[in-house]
Amino acid sequence: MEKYVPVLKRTRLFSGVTQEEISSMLTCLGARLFSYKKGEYVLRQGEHLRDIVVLVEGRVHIQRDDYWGNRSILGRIDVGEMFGEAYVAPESGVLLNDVVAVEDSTVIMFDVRRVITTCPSGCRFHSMVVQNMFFAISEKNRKLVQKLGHMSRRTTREKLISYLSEEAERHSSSAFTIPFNRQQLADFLSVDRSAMSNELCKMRDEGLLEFEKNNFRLL
Amino acid sequence: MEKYVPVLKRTRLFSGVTQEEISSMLTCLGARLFSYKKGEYVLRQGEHLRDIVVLVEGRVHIQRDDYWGNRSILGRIDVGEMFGEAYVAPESGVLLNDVVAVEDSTVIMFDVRRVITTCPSGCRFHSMVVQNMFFAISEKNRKLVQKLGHMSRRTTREKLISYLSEEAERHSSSAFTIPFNRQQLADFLSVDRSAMSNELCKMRDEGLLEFEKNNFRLL
DNA sequence: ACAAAGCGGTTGTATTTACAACAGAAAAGA
DNA sequence: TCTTTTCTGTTGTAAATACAACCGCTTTGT
Repeated sequence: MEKYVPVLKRTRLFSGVTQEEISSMLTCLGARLFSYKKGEYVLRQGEHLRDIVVLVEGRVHIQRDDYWGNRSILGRIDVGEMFGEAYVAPESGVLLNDVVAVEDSTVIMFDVRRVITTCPSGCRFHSMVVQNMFFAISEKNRKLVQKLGHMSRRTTREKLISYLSEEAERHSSSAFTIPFNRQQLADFLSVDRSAMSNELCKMRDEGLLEFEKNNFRLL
Repeated sequence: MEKYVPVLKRTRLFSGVTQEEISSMLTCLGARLFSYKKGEYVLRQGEHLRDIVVLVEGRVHIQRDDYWGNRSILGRIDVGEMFGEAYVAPESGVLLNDVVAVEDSTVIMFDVRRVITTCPSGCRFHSMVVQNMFFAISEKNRKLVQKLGHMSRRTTREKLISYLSEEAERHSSSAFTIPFNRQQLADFLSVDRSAMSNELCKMRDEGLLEFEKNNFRLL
């Protein structure tokens, strides 16, 4: 677990905390390490979760397959980001989504109750972690709203423009690489893959953008 | 402001805190009272927000009008619920949505920094408020994901079923009243009003549900 | 009481999407 | 290297949607 302390230091959750301090907090926070192969489920719909999970290696998707087999990708988690924070409340019930490794991945799970409750003894920087946790969870909140903004667009084209514009802004560049292949992007925007592929090519032909594989450039 | 202490007591934020304790915390938390007439803006897109806002009277909508005039209702806030918690982080930037009173409404604003930082002197129950805040913000998170679930449905009918099913479950009854008129419901689900109205009537004719005004019953 | 505004339902048409099926290119695996 | 699988783009058709326009009813405000 010590191996990943440098990764943890760069996360939002441990922002402003030194590696030594993180090391000494691991036990206090009930940290446990788990690894998953590509395609494996980290968490499953219906399970109970009593942990905050930080991804320290790989990439996972938060997704859900409905009754008819339609897959929705609700979000992607990159190294250093966390998930499960929506279930910190005792009465929050079971997980509504699956979490799946899209690459070989490693996570560290922290006991929720130990994270949000400052312990009386030691752990001088625990209160900073509590505050970081606030900021992280509220940032996640804004991201969800942003995604709702994409989803509330009526047409596939509008959804694409909404999403790609955000990515361009996030990268501070009109050229960027997206972390999805076509099927995943379609699942993320909740549209049909072939229809989206079609629309993408139309937009390219109209001179709105260029792309090659996952590399895009808005014009 | 004292007038609303009983209302605050029943909110998620002050769960487990007595009225006397709330009264004594108001100053500590930098509470301020504001009232709005139906239709007035509580907050506007582009503004900076440094407060947690609790609705103590009326009802407000979190919404956004895009470049073309399409309105999206991202969420509704009822008495006792809070909003603005997505902007607690110092670097969270400006508001991305409008907050509009859909009835005459009254809110109490609390200084963010004072809420999430326990003060060294007095305020014995402040730490409980911090924990409540965690639970509330994480619950909001789940709600957003739930809404994403509705939005990710492909057709108007599926969106309606997804939304109405959730409402039925929330009310623990197949009969319930929704807090939207037709136009608002359409804005909430990001579909065309007339198309939705049409679909709703089709579903009624097929015997899937009954409705009269805002009262629905699933069959 | 009356006029004006808002609400809910209906219809027709042009547009857009979902779905299925297929083909070539690229990637993965044996 | 060869085979298999995955990925991406393309096309055609049936289905669903957006949009505009209209009507009757209810609510609001004067």
